[in-house]
Amino acid sequence: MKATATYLKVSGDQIRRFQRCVLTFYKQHGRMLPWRSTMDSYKILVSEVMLQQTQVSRVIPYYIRWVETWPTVQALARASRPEVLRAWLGLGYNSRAVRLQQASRVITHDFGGDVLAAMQDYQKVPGVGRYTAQAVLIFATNADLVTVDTNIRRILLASFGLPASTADRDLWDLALRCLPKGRSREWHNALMDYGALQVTARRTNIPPKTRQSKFEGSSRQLRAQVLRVLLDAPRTTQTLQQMLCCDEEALSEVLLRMCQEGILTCDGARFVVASD
DNA sequence: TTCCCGCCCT
DNA sequence: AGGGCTGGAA
Repeated sequence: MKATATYLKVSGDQIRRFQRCVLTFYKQHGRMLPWRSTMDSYKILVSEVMLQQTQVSRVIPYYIRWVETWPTVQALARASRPEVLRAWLGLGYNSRAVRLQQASRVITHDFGGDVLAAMQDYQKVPGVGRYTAQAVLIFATNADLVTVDTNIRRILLASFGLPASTADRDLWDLALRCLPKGRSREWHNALMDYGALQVTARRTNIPPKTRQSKFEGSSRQLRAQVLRVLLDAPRTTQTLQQMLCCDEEALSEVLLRMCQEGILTCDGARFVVASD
């Protein structure tokens, strides 16, 4: 017998009311999104990685282009890293692109191309955490599983009047109690729309667990500029500094970190986008 | 200013 | 457990 988590005072009646509310909203306001019309687990994985910390509206054109360019996990595994980074340019968090491609290679070579098997063993897959693995399994197979992202967390806290300090374990348990069995795909799509369009962070005043630092003048801004320049041609540190008019020390740190993340390599004196 | 369907490394 | 990571929109 497993240890049970702290019991949350949520009744069966409250849960049924909540389900009706979410599903009714979905019937009236549900969005038709490109990755919702496929059961291809590879394409769903692409969408989930793109959607990590990135708005739906920005992901849509990138997703469509991506699955046209690389329609299968094997095709992505054969792509070059500069190609992949170019296709990702502007979407943000560029190391996600590197990890998604590494993931495609792990899935192709270690899991025989079986995305779902890889999701069940997600710790071996770069860029895929618990949230993403569960989401892919849910949307591809409609299995009776749950997943809790910042969106679903906010919905549960707001709908049941729970404190922001509620433990993850309790939220996942509650999410499972709320799941209408046999309708996991529809349910999770409904939750996403309910959270994005109705129970927003701004309206509920429930902040996400992790906040981000300012972008303007940050090293993130510098990283983006560096990547754009180096996708065009290899450059030395000195040239980069002149082109970008940036602080030399900040540039050095950014270059080092981008090399560690596998985005760049140092080709003697010049930095290049890593070839693989 | 704050948030957006998190994950990785230290 | 805590900070870093993209860029745009509200």
